Amino acid sequence: MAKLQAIRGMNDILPGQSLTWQYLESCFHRVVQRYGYQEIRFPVLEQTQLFKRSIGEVTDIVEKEMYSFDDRNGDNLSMRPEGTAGCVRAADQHGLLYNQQQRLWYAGPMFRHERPQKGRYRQFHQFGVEAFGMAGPDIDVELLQLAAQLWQELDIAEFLTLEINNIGSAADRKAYGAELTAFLESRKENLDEDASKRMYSNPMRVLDSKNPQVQEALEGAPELAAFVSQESIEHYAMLRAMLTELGIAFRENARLVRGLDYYNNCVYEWTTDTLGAQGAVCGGGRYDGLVAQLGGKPTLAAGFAIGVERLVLMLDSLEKVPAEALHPVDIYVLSVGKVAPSLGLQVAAELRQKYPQLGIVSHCGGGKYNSQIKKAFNSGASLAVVLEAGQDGDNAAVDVKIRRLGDSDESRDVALTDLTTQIAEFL
RNA sequence: GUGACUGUAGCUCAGCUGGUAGAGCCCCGGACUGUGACUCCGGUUGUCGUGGGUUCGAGCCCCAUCAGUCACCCCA
Repeated sequence: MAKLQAIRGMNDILPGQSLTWQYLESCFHRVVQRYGYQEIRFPVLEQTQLFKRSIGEVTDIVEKEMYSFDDRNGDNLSMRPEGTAGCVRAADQHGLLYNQQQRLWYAGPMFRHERPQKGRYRQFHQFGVEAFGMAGPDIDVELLQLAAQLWQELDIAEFLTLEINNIGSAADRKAYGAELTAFLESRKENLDEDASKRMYSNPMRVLDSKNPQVQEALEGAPELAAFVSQESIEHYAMLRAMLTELGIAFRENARLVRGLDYYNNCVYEWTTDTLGAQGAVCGGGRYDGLVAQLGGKPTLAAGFAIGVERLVLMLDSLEKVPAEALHPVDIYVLSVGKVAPSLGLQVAAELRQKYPQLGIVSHCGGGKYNSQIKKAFNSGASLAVVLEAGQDGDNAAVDVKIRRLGDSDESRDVALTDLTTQIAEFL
């Protein structure tokens, strides 16, 4: 029978990698906790409608990347392609948003049916942070400060660049879109099929066309900047000033347009050139219209999401995971000769009680000294405890040795009763 | 969704113009040593990604399919 394998683009995270993930997760937890953000958890499945109404009907994500299906009741459901929509739905459904401020975070798997490549997978993971009820730009800057802090803790700040842009309010973009549609209608005969369709559904996306003929037709098209409201301009100017005052470097990128429709005013991406084509590690911005769009009371909002796989790739290739985070075993207890069968387990238990923060493995399965000490080395432990006896079941006659592993061959004979205290000198 | 390249042992890979599948590492046992060494001896492992086709004969050629990698696109 043919072996079954994982679905394309969906990865197993094996023991060799999971330590890196844990390191990253603990770092993230530490930082959001220090900023006073609280965790929210929401389902992987939602009604398809939620994503259509938030992300936008004519975005790539909704048009061709969602895992959607009819469940047994005939409801059309989708696996979440991102976190913000579900977060907003959950927070609003439970009354967390009305007349309140919230600082929330989440983490978990997201699903998009794209062609996999480096840093892009069909099941991928995000850390997300969302803030509700604050006008900014102070909260926007706080979010960026939080991200910058995370890069510092991970020691990868020098490899990331913050790019920012102002895409104006929803009203600004609506006015601009109308103008752009009118302009495109005047050049109708020079547009390709794709552009002709989008000029009505989502005219701004025509600007991204790779077709040279379309690009030519865009000559002299109106520019978004001319439509951005004074209020939005001021918000953006303040944001830049605050970033400068806080020493958070950034680069303005007028072509930075996010692929999700709900963003407004300031949007940003942290990018790196260490990952190849998928250089965006973190992306976000304001989305003041989304809550109302989903049926809630108008609520100011901003947030970002981080791609965990991309961060893991960065940490690996830059070798930024501390060695101690990669060694789950500290002490390896082995028994040779005629040691009572339960002694190893008992000694390990005592060590665990005294040093609960350490990882302690008791060798199981027998074997000669050489094979056991070899397993001790291979476990990555820094110390081995060797129990050896010539006499059956006589614990008093057991020789106990603490042996430093790694490059050193330092060792010390100790009494069984002194082991847990003596070993402190080796830690 | 499009394109390019790639699929041979647990891992890394070799395998000539088509002629009965190999190496290293790892792992296990043993000798030696008696604190993972070295050396030596011995041992396990493959439907050559899958399914068709061409051929007397296919790991190698052809088609399809699945998967991986990278890029386009898009994004985290």
